[in-house]
Amino acid sequence: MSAERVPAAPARVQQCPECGSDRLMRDYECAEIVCMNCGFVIAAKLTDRGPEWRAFNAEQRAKRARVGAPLTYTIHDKGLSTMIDWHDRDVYGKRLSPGQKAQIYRLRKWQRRKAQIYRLRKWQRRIRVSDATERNLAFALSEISKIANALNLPKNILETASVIYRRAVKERLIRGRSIQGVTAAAVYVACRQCGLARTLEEIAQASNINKKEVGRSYRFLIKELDYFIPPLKPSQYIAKFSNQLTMQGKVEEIAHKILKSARELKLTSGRGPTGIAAAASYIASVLTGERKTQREIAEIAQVTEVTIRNRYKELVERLMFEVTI
DNA sequence: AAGACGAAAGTGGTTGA
DNA sequence: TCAACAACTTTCGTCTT
Repeated sequence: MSAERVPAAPARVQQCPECGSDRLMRDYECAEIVCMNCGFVIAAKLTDRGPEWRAFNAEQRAKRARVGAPLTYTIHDKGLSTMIDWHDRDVYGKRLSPGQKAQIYRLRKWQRRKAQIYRLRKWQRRIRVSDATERNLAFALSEISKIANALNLPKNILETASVIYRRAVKERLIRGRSIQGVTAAAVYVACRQCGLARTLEEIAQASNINKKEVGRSYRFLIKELDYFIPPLKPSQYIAKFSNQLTMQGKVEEIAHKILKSARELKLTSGRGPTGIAAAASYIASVLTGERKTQREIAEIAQVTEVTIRNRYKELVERLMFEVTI
């Protein structure tokens, strides 16, 4: 053995040093002892008794799982013992002597006790697992409300996102992914489902997770949960931009008109909806004299001025004369 | 001087072999 | 898995108001 010293967990913690409560819980998933009363983490680095492998999908699980209960060193025979037959006869069918009978009786009694311990352990394990998932769920749901609050999202989005997350948990999709990544993705799915124009970027910012990660989790979620989500229409962005630019209803109305003609002329397909919406908003602002700079709109729409210019050029060339003010 | 314009090169994601 | 591709971004110089 190496001489490396691992800060050992206190051998037998009985009370929480923080609040004195004796309601402690061992969480093998996180390798911690946690006070159920105040949440104080008393000791880290417990030994994990779960399998030493991780499986990320059913195929891997099937490949890695081994048949039978795992070998354990806490039972004298490593769990490989055989139960003794209940007939009072030996292997040749001869009756046993009273001495042998007594010995077997003691053995049976001991085996019953052992079975009892097994059952207890099984229940302990079950309770521990459901506890851990419950705590994870609670954490995830609080993350979802955090994001929703940061973005000022309406309550129905919060509800939808929670339902999506619960589904993901039920389908065992969280394993091997970060809870925060999936919660952010769930919020994004909820927004898209409800037709709310929120970009991945915004969600990523509100949740402190990079856009790539959120996007990956998002694609994973909609694939595994069989969601069909149509791409957001540019018109869904118009209202948002108008609000943020504090433009009047008239401007918004014209922007919608421009979009409608653009759709009819098939100028919208293949283009990013934000770019088109931004360009339409820009044109509308110019037409009404309530001029906004390209830079202002670009910043809000989160596209570059160049993109707005390109879309704007296309739009003006093709449909300028069709829009009646 | 700020804003608009446009060319050119670079980036990240999608698609089809 | 990889190359081709379109959309978009970045950067920068020039023109317009």
